[in-house]
Amino acid sequence: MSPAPTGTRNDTARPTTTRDRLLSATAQVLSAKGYSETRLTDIAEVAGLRAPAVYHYFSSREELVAEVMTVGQRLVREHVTDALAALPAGTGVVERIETAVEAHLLIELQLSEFATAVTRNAGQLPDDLRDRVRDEGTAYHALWRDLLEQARTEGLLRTGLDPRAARMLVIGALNWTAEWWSPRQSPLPVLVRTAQSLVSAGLFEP
Amino acid sequence: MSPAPTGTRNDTARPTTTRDRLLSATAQVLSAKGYSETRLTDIAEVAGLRAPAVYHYFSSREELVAEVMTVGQRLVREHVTDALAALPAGTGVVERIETAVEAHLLIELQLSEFATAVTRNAGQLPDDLRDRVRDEGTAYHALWRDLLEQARTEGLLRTGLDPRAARMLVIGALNWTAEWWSPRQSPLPVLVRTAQSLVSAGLFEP
DNA sequence: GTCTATAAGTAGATAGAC
DNA sequence: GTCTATCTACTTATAGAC
Repeated sequence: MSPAPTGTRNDTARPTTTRDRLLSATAQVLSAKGYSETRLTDIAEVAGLRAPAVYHYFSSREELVAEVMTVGQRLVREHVTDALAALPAGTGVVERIETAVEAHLLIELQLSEFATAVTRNAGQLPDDLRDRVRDEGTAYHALWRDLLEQARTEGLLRTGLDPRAARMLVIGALNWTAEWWSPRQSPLPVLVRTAQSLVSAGLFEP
Repeated sequence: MSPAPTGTRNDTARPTTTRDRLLSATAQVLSAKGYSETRLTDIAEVAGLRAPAVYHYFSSREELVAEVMTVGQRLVREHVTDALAALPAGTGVVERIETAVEAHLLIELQLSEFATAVTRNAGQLPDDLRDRVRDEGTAYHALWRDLLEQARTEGLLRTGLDPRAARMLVIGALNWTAEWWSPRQSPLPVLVRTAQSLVSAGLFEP
């Protein structure tokens, strides 16, 4: 497994090794064109190589895509986890969820092409690849499940919400932003505030 | 353009013509495997034919996929429009939006494989195909924009929400259900009620 | 209308030179 | 480590029989 990308969007900007450059190039092409249109030739070209050179670093196209997806999912989870950890001890669950919403949107839309690649392509992978990426995704969902469970325990969750459905609807709203958001139509802070407001009011008792 | 599919999931159940059977088969394969893994051979097999027979009805794979996507997007819009039209005159905007939420989820998850195909694959299409499907999608978003604009005009919309971002987050939450929902994990009515509750509380003043 | 046979094109992967 | 050249497999699409 490679060292984590730098964490500025541009994980593609100043890659050190050729291997990392290939991973970044793959994330970039996956984000822009989707799994079906992602050719090894395109990846190699973005990385400044010819296709056969890829095989010096990865045993197959599948290995390359799998690593990008795993890294991307891990980046999302780590970024959200770190943001929560940075909150003062005793921060309430409402603010914690708003922090998670912001962190998810930032990593997905601004900080990492790897994260975008995961969101846009996880559902399109062939079964074997999807299986290989699943564990990281499960861990991320567990993070949200814990947040909602905490809210429920404290009696803050609105009644009539199925916890699992509510969690998936919220994550879905956030993930779908990768399909439509562009900085030219609405600034990211506007989106973040709207998402925080929508999620808070939707989940919590007034 | 073919006659609309029957509107029970399955549009694939009792198709009359071979052409309709091909469209249904395409919707089914697209929903299950995604655009990248949808082969003409798979489609033909589901329809009970060999691949070359497809060319008797469609000039290319692209034509076939394009028609499925257009039909699917139209079905979603018509189903939601019809559900709204069936409400008594003077029904308030809150209930109208809850009706739209339910109609969207029903057509997408239960009534039409065509609708699922659109939601899961619209973002993965090559550019030329995406352009051809765009108009129907725009019309559907206009429907939601009008609903939210009506809420805003009546002073029901919570402050701090960007209308466009809020609309896309809501539609995104609904669309993403196609990626995760299965009837075995939570019954559809549970999902519908949770989504209605989340959206209503998220959008409207208490 | 649907088939078998096959052409034409493209993508992933390998061989071997440098 | 990266290249050119090539192989193999697969997919769309066409030709022509029935």
